[in-house]
Amino acid sequence: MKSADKHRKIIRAATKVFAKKGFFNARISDVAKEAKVADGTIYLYFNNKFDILLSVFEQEVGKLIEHIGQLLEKESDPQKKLTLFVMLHLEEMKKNRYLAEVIHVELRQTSKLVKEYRKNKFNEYLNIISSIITLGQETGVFRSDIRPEIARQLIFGALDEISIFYTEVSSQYSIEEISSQISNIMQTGLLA
Amino acid sequence: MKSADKHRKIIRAATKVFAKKGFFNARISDVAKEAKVADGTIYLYFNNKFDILLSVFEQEVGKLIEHIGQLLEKESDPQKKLTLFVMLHLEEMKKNRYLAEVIHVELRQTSKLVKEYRKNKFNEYLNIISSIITLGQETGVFRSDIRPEIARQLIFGALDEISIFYTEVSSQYSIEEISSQISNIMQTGLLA
Amino acid sequence: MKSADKHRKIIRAATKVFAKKGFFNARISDVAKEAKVADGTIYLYFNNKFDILLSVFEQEVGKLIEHIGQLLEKESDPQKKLTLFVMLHLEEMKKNRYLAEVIHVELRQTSKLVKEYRKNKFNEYLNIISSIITLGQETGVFRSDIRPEIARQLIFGALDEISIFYTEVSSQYSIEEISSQISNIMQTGLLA
Amino acid sequence: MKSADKHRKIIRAATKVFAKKGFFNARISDVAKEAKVADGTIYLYFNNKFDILLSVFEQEVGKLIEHIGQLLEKESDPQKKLTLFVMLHLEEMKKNRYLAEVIHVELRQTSKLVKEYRKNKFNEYLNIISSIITLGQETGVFRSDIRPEIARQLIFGALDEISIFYTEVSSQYSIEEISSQISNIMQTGLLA
DNA sequence: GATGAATGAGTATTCATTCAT
DNA sequence: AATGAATGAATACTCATTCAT
Repeated sequence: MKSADKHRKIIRAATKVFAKKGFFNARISDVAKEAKVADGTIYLYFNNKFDILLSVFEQEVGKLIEHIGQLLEKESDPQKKLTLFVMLHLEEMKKNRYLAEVIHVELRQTSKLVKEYRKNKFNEYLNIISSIITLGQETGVFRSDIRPEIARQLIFGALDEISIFYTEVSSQYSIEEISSQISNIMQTGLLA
Repeated sequence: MKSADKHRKIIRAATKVFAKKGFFNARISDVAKEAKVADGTIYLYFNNKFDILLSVFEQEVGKLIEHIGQLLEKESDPQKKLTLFVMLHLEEMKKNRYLAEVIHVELRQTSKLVKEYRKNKFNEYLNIISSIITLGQETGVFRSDIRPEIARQLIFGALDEISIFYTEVSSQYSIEEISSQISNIMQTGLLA
Repeated sequence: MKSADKHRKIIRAATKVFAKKGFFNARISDVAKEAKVADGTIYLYFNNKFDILLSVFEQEVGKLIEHIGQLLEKESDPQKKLTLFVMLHLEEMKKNRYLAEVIHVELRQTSKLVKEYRKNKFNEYLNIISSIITLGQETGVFRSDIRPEIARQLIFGALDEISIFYTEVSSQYSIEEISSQISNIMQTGLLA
Repeated sequence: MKSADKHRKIIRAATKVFAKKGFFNARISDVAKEAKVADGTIYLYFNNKFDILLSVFEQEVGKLIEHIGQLLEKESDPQKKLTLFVMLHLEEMKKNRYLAEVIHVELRQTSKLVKEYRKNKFNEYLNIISSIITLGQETGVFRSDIRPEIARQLIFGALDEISIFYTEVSSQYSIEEISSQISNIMQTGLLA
């Protein structure tokens, strides 16, 4: 039986290889070698190279949604919820640096190729953000003149850029400090 | 000059083709056809395919820096400077949608491949942002506990994500409204 | 016996699959599925893919030789014998259309690859024809200036081409009419 | 400019390679090497491997039709016309043995794959035969109870089989003798 | 300078065959 | 004996790059 275990192993290997070389520069044989399977084995689990990339998003972003979603439920205050989300996202990206790079680089490629995709799994992730904004607006904590979709896009863009920048200059700043700065800028602004 | 003219023509064509198909899916012959030159001609002006992409950044981002830099000089108030930068960036990205897409998608690929690159021409662009922050901190307008590099990255990430999102849902919001929302969030925060 | 039974089942399946897709386009897994066995099982009965094709000829042509040989024995007149052979060959090819196609298409491929092969089992079949010619010459019914080997090849070529053509336009002509026309041309000629 | 000369050179090479190894066993690089061009060059002239095979038929059979057609025009007697056709076909197949093998083996594969194909260029060739039969029937030389399409198929099958058999045992019989025997069987029959 | 035909290295994918269960 | 997941060799085709004209 084709094991779910091997499926995961290949996804994991692909995430690493795609992060290091980029999707287009990565060879199937690189992924196979990293996963310690034969080239042909990959095609027992995936239709083609691109399907592997889509599955990376599907599976890894799915796990993100579940994990972060659960932790956010415990918090009801919108302001604290947003601060928590920022913290969790950066934490997860730090833990899974390969995924961070694949999201940062390949997700954008992919979005172009599969216009609908981003509107599926990844959109679900982005909607965690907009729902926090909406909640805050409903409870009067956040300004009601801000468009949740714009804020969502803005926050994701900021976080994504930071998550890569952060890993590149990782020793300088603690994750708490960066999270705090981002939340501060977003919530109370830059003004003195 | 004839030569510089053709150089620009190829850059322009490449920007369009790379934006539409992505760097890896674009063929040299696509660029050649778009620029209305023979395939071989391209190699009289560029060393290889990747060199074209680097030149796109070099030239187009160079023009951005010059253009936006000049306009920013006329403004001395840091707060207004930042608001103006946000506005100008979005405006330019709207005018040159192909460049916006290439920056959004290919710049990230490229950054990985040429680690030093971003520290050159594009870094110069990003530093426009951090210098505004620093100026604001020096004049006491902006909080001094914000790291200019973090703010820079955050602002670019937000703007870049919005500039693509904006063009996808372009009819809904005016550029002024979006600019205003971004500046608001950044400067006075989300809080009511 | 269980084993010989499965051997036959695979041959039968292979004949059908090879006829439909052609030997090179057919996959072992196609044959396995058609025979309702696992891919690996096939290798318990055959050495490799090509061996299956050879076995198709070996077994199916063997059955032909036996069947047609027996019926021909009952007839002693060379002229009637030849007429009967034409009829029987077309009849068998009509009954087993898959075999007809495999002989028509794959036998020729195979003959090239295994030069000696045709001189074995299939040659035996062809020699049924030449022996009828020789008999006819000995009894003075057929002209003695005809080379039996040439006549043999000519008759097989004609029959084989007709047997495929026949199935493609099957509704138009009855098998008796076609047999009669062929025997007529061969024996009394086209002349009025 | 893509030269017609190189197109022909590749066709010629492919005919030889396909004849020797068979279409499926032949590699594009074999054809390229035989034609003394690079692998990629082949794709400047043909869409894919199969397209080369179709072009072989298209071009070589086209030449056959033209050549044989011209010579047949000079003869008006149906009986002599048929005898001449048999002779010319065998002569051409002897001259271009590679084509003979490709027709003998690959045409049958191909007919299966491209049902309509045979009804185009090759059908035109086969119709030379049936038109001779029809002519003979109209002038009362040939029996009117013979179906031209059946006779056509029969004659082609016979000739094709003989043309391969002939080259395999070439030293034994002269082409005139074989032609004469075939024409004899076809026209005056086997009967003494 | 300009061209575009020619090159050939590079790789995703297939599928006959094997072998642990 | 039977299975079917795993293997990895094999190859059609692409496309960046070159160079003779």
